[in-house]
Amino acid sequence: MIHRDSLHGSAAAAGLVEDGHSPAATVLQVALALPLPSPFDYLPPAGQTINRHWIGCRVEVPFGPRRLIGMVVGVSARPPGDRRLRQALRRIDQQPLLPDELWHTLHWMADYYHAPWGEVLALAQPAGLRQGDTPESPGRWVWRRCDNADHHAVQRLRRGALPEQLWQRLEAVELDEDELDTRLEGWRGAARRLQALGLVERLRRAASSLPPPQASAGFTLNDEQQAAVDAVRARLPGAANAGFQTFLLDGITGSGKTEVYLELLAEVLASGRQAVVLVPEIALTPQTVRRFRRRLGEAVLVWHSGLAEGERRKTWARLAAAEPLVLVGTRSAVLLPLPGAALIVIDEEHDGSYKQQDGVRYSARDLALVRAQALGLPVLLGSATPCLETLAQAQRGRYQTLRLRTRAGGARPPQVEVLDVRKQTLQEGLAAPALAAIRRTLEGGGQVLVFRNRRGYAPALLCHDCGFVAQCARCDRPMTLHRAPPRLECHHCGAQARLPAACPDCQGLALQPQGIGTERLQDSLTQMFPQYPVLRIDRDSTRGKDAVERLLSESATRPSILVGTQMLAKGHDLPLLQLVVVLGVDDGLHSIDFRAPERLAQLLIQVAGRAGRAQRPGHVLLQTHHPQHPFLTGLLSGGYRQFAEQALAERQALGLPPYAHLALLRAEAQSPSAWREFLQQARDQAAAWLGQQVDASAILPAPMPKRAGYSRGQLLLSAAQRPALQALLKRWVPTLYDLPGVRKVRWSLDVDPSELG
DNA sequence: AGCACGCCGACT
DNA sequence: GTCGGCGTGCTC
Repeated sequence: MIHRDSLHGSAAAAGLVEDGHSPAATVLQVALALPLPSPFDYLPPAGQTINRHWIGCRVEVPFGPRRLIGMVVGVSARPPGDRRLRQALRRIDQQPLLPDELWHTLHWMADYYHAPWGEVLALAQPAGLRQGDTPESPGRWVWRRCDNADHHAVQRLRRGALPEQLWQRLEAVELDEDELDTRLEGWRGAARRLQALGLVERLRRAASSLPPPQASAGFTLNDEQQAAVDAVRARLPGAANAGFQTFLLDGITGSGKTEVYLELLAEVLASGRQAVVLVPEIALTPQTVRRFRRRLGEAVLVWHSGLAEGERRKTWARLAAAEPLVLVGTRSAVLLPLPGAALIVIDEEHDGSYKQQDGVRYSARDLALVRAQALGLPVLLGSATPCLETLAQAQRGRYQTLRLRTRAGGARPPQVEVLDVRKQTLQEGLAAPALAAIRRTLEGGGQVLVFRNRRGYAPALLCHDCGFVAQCARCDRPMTLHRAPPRLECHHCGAQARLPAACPDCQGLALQPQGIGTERLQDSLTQMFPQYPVLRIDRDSTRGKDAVERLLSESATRPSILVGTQMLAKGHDLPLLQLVVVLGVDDGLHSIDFRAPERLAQLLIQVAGRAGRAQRPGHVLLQTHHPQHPFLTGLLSGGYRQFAEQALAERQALGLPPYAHLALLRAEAQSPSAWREFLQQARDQAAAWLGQQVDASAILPAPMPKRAGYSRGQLLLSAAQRPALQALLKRWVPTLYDLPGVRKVRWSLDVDPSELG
């Protein structure tokens, strides 16, 4: 997690213009969306003169044989060196495309993640803008009757046909296109007809002023919630004590964090300002959006990777025009223009999906803090299981902690129990006491969740005669057996293969599924409990829109069994859920990644929290072969809090984050020798700067040494102080582009990696 | 990233 | 004899 000191340092480095006193700028510095470290210099288009107001504007430039759109990131007086410069083709914007604060944040981002500025700038623009389109002007299109409409033409319209219907609707009013979309299907063609006849016209109007949200919809906050709202409210723009402050809303599952958000968001809208709510990828369900809309009305917009380009542009333009809106979105929503922002919320702040895992590997959570600071706003991090970095900051007093300790509706916390399965006969992965508990719960009218974080039928296919395991040739990992339809699938690269009829090695017929996945659990539970519905919730069973909801509503009101992966760990209300059985806990106990215990603890707490949301207390069974494992005993006796304390102490002792700062250089290539060579050159390059302040690891294969046909390796840098690491990276990373071995590898730098894999 | 230039195999 | 494989080099 980034903290304030480092921000100030970097903000100072954001001097974009070469020198304010240069008499006459003649050169444009243009950032292009290319994996190249520095901007390119151009002369202005013919007959135009340059001044500082070009900065932030897009230009079209010749680039080799191509024409590209780039952004002017600086202007300078003289071309550096004696190279002959080419001329930019045209200036696209007359004023900066992005609001000031976003511009500076993106600059900070390029600086901090050591990514090409052009790539970072491209991330903040919808595709159309990247290709040079003019942004939609703020406002909306409306249609209305022409003043001088020809009445004969009107009379010739066929009665009841669409053009005539539209004509009637436009009597004495103008209608905006969004309204027409909902009210009259096929209106567009009709409007064109009428327009051609000179009867109606299309006009641009100022941005719609949305109806203000309903006053609190009858929900009363409890004391803790109210205290949280008050604390944040005191920092909102307009308040006496307004300004940047990070709040940690540390609320157990079911304690009503969302109500706190909604209360604050309603206020933000009422004051005519904007807010962003970041949610994890899987949390942005129709159910979530409906909940926000119910309370906040039409001013709620969404943002996620599945959005159509048209929607994207519209939303971008409305935000850029400072319309009062609440934006609920996933990771990339943190890069939207927010000129009227009053509040940023990050729900489930510990969630791994806030870290981008390719391209510019940014942390949306960290960027949200950077933006909040730049905008002078409060930022609210919500979680029942805050990540260790966050807890460390809270302990140091950098974040203000707001606690929610009561479950809404008087529900009691679930009872968690470790179920020792050593020497027990397992029936399809389930121990007898677990099966008995499932039966009891169903017979008592409750719902059961069997949690297993592996989709498919079985994690491997094994030959019982010779030990052969079906592997993915491109990843060297066992392929997962699926039954519907029958196939082998590699969960790392997506490769699929037919099921072999006999063992490819020994021709034997003893191939058998090894281990248990959700598909298999569903099969066997259906057989064991034929009188109850058994539903499966995982990526395979929930293709298509609203599928999760559809499945859940099928079983929500009756005794049933849910089998699922982490998709089920959050979001949905399951009022009948009384028992959670967790399988595969042991898998998580032995991972080599230093963050694995934290991830597992968070997952277990989240899953456990699904049980007993209503009146009856929930029950959680953790099946394990390691009942005495300190991780489990600790989590059980002291909860997440105590786990976190222990884990932080360990991290400190081992010199790991948040007590150290990491950067990971990854490289992959067809052959291991290529990445070894590249990483060795990179390491040599850094050698002079390594020592007391920054350490470099050995060059090692990645934890997953082969993936999708590529051999992979990595080099880890670590430093006790962030500035030391940053200083090294600043000098080092630009040299990597020119290493002799660079052409033979795909490489990337990950600052603050969330996984070392 | 693209795109050109540049040297070695199977085809009209 | 050519079309085309992708190695490598460059783009202000």
